[in-house]
Order: sequence, then C-alpha cells, then structure tokens
Amino acid sequence: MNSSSEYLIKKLSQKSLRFSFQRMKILEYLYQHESSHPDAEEIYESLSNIIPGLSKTTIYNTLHSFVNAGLVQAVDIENSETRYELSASRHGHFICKQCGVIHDFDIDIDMIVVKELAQFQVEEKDVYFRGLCPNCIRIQNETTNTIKNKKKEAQDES
Amino acid sequence: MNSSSEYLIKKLSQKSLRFSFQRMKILEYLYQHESSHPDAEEIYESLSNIIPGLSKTTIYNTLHSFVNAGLVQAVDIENSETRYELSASRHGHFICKQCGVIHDFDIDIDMIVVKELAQFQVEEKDVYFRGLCPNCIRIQNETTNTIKNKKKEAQDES
DNA sequence: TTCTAAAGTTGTAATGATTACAATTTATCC
DNA sequence: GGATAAATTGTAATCATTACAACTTTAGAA
Ligand SMILES: [Mn+2]
Ligand SMILES: [Mn+2]
Ligand SMILES: [Zn+2]
Ligand SMILES: [Zn+2]
Repeated sequence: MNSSSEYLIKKLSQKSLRFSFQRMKILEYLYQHESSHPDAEEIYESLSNIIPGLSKTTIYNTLHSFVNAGLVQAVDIENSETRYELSASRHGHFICKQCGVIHDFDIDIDMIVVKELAQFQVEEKDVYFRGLCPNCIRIQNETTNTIKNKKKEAQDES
Repeated sequence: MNSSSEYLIKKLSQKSLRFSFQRMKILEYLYQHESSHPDAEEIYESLSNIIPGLSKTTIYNTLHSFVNAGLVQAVDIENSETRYELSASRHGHFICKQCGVIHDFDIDIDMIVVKELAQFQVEEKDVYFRGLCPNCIRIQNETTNTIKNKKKEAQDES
C-alpha cells in the first residue's frame, strides 16, 4: 500500500466513511481527474477495468455518501447527467455548448450579497456560464472561412 | 377574441411562430403564472382541462419552439424537471430545498466579468442559489421548539 | 376562395440517468 | 473469532424527455 493510498484512507476515515476498495478507487479517480468533472458513467467505465464485477449502483451509492459527507460536490450544469468533483474552494463553472468541456473559473461568490434574500437562508450558490470554448470558436471560424472561400471560388469561376 | 388574445397572437407573430390554439394557451399560461416557474407537467395538467386531447408532446414541442425563438427561458435549477418562464431581464433564482418554491431575485450578472474567460464566448450566465425559504425556516424553528419543550417537560417530571 | 406545402399535433414506443430493493458480502467493533 | 451494521451487487422500476410516423392545421400562392 503506497503513501497516496494511505492519504485516501485517512480522508475517508476523517469523514467517518467506512473503508472499501471500491470507495478508495472512486476517491482516487476523483483526485486524478480534478478538472474533468466526471459523471457516474465515466467513473464506472474506467474502474470496471480495475475492479471486475463493479456495480454501477456502487458508484451512485458511493458518490451520494461522499456528497453527503461533504467530501465531493455535485455539478448540475447539464440537465442530463450529474458530474462530480472533489470539494474545493467555491468556483464558477463554464460549459461549452459545442463540445461539453467544463472549465472552472475563480469568482468571489460570497461577494454576491442579495438584499432581497435577507429573510432566506442561502446554503449554496452556483454560478453556471454557457457558451463556446476557445477551441470550438476556432473550429467554427475555420468552417466559416472555408464556406466563404468556396463561395468566392464559385463567383470567380462565373 | 379578447384583447389579451390579440396581444398573445401578436407576440407569436413577432417571433415568426405560427399560430395554434395550443400555442396560444401555453403562452397565456406562462403569462398568468409569471413567478411560479411551471414545468411541462404542470402546464399539461392545467391545459388538459381546457384542451381535450392535448398531448404532452405538444407541450414539449411548443416549449422548445418558444425557447428557440427566445420568447421563453428554461430554468434548470432542479436536476429533475426543467421549469419555464417568459424571457425577462436576467435575474437569479433561489430554490427552497424543503418546499421547492422558486424565488426570483435581482442580480447584476453582467457586472460579473471573469478575466479567466476572456478567450471564451459566454452566451448565458445562470446564478442559482439553494437553501431555505422564510416559511420553511419558520416551520423548522417551530418544530425545534416543540421538541425542546417536550424534553423540558420530561425533565421537569423526573 | 381553393389548393398545397410546410409546419404543428397526437399517441405510442423508446431512451437513459437514476433509484428501489433484496440477497450477499464485508468492515468494524467487542 | 463472532455479531452487527453497513457496503456491494444485480435486477427491476421510475420518470422526464425524445423519437417517430400518421394525421391535421396553418399560411401563403394561385
Ligand atoms: Mn469545478
Ligand atoms: Mn425567474
Ligand atoms: Zn468546446
Ligand atoms: Zn420552503
């Protein structure tokens, strides 16, 4: 058992979560894929190779336990699958409408104080931006240019 | 045909949306339930009484058309059903974890500029808060007090 | 007004992420 | 080591949404 395993085991214990090989591997996966915000399916597919007979129910159960313990946070930026990430300092999420990639960005959410909600008990603040990522913007421009060139060629021929 | 109908028909026409009785009633429903952020099911249940044989597919189709035309906005604050509202000035959404009620609140979202996203094309900015509404806070406090009183009574008896 | 093509409506079946549940296995504590 | 509560597993169910094809209606042209 290497030192990073020991670290993960300690993490589980800190949150009063029982140890299991499945839990440790799921937690490890989240540590190794910090920025990709994986969903249950992705985690399941990846870990099935390491853990034969792994059940998808275990993935869901475990993620729920982790979220419940505050170890993991759910990112519901898509209306299809829920994505997950290790609990970290609050940040905003940008999702590309084209390729689906998610980017974290710093934002001082606590700065946002809403007078109107003085009587409300605000427990979570989520900021979700949507649009096009730099890569998809570039691809879009290239396509547009190709079309323009084609049209110009056709004009020149006539 | 009354004047509010004419207004709705004009609204549809403005967005190059064809007229239909179903569409007009769905649009009317959204006008008459501005703040409740209804979902497809709620709209369907309500309008089934007025439009016999109405299909739920029509509700979904129509809402998609409306969103596509920019007449309506989807509110994906819940990971279950999508909720809908007429397009209005951008605002934030608070949802009560207890009773599910949604409250609009003013927030200057355009004020939020993120340097990190300079290379990104941000098209939508959603701010979702979650927590307890004033009513549910009150109910919770009452329950807590009742329990405290019960405990105190038990102590006094012993 | 009548005709026609395109768009809207409907019912039913399929999809897909997530949950419910009961049997089996495992971790933790004594 | 044994008891007990908790975790894992496989399967079936749920439920919002979508796919699809037949039918109907709208809007514009003739
Ligand atoms: Mn993140
Ligand atoms: Mn709103
Ligand atoms: Zn992209
Ligand atoms: Zn409430």
